[in-house]
Amino acid sequence: MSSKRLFWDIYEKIASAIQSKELVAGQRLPSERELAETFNVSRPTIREAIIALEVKELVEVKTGSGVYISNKANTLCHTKQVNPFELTQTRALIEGEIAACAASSINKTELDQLAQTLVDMQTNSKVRQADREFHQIIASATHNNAMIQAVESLWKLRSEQTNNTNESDDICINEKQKTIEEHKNILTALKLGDANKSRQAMHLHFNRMINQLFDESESKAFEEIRLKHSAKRGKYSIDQFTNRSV
Amino acid sequence: MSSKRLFWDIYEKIASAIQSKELVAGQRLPSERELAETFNVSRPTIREAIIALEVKELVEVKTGSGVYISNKANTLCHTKQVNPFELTQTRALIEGEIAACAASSINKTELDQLAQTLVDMQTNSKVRQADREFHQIIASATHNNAMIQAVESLWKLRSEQTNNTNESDDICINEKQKTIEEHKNILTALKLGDANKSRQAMHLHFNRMINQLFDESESKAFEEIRLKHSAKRGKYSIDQFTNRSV
DNA sequence: AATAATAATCGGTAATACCACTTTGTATTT
DNA sequence: AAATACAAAGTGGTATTACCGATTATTATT
Repeated sequence: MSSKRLFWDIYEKIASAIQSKELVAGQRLPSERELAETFNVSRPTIREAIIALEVKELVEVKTGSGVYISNKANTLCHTKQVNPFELTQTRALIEGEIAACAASSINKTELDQLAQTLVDMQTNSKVRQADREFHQIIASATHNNAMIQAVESLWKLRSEQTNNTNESDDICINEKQKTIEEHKNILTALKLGDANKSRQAMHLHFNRMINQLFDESESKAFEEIRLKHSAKRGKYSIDQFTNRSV
Repeated sequence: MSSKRLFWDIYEKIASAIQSKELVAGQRLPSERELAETFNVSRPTIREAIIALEVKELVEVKTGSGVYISNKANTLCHTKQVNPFELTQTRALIEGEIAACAASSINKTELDQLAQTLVDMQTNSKVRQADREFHQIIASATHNNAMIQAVESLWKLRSEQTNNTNESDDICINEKQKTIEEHKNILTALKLGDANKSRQAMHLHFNRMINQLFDESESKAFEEIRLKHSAKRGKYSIDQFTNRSV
């Protein structure tokens, strides 16, 4: 089945041409009629591809004039790869601060919701979803929409990177008990309204995940990869951010 | 001039219908031919609108069957408003951690680039751009793509919110000297490789901006708005996050 | 009642025509 | 010769029609 629609092919060809700098910002695309002939498709198909490009903000359409490469096309195409270590470290720092912030603004309803996610996780139904909800509820508890968005964008980043979804997802599921215990510690700190303890508990949670990522890599990967990762272990440690004086 | 293309109208009507829960996830849209008749446009126009919806991942198209509301449509539509205070507080916490992280990984090239932005700012050419570059260079200095993305997503969030671009942009420009001085302090701390001082300097930078946002609001707005914001001043303070013990 | 053949419906693509707008080149005017 | 006005060509915007393949619902068959 599948059979992607034709315009996606055209879309990808033009998009990759932009990405590879064959088409520069500000440059005008050939007319729809020319493109139709070039790709051996009809004009409506070309139009659909252009609309897809426009929605993705890679091009700008000017009536009567033509289609032009957007000036932000380069930055948008430039969605760099993010490895699991980078992502986890970033989540640690950001969600650590969010936990500290939430400690003083979380209410009883949200505390109850957090407790519920622990139950959900224990009963083995949708472990992954319960994990995600836990972190999102804490973000919501800051009552700051920008922080909520920040957490969501990191989660989105995770799902966009196909290479790390499996790895880090496995960690949550395989080490369910550890995850639950750490979540419980975070919840306890939040209940106390203690910003520092909340941050610390959150850091411990992610720190364990990072170390586990290394361990899994080491046990699975070849020797050379193991060495490479071991060298990086220091780089991605977050210990230095957890304990600090004024 | 202008005259947005027709399909954007259709797109917005359907998108808002999804947002307002008139259309639920999994539900099937009327056929393209029906929609064309309903909206009094041609089928190609409907198709273009649907493609825009598909690119935005609000719907999924299944050949021979129909167009269905995506299950993640609700979360995607749910781009809440973010006020300047929320955004600035969030940037403070995240970029504070990023500065602390960058302190140990920044190299000479990046330090030079930061110094250059200070010069650019002083010479009055593109103050806003120099400000943005300053913060992005620091993010890059972490050498962590996830952190770079996080900062960029916050900047994107800022430009999406039409209401706060003016306000916070003005602050950067009107108080150029203060901004430059604070940037200089951050740069100094980074040069020393001192994570805590870097974080602290970054927090001071944003803290001043938050207070200034309040002052501007107070001087401009009506009395009732002033009272409302004064009540929030405590909520958005980041003092509690700057100074902390283990 | 279960299954297979069939008809209706849906999206996918193509071809064509006409409109409004922009651009550009030419011709007119100064 | 330069500036302006205008006309023609080109471009995207929209509509119409047609036909195809895939899916779904219906019907006929077993």
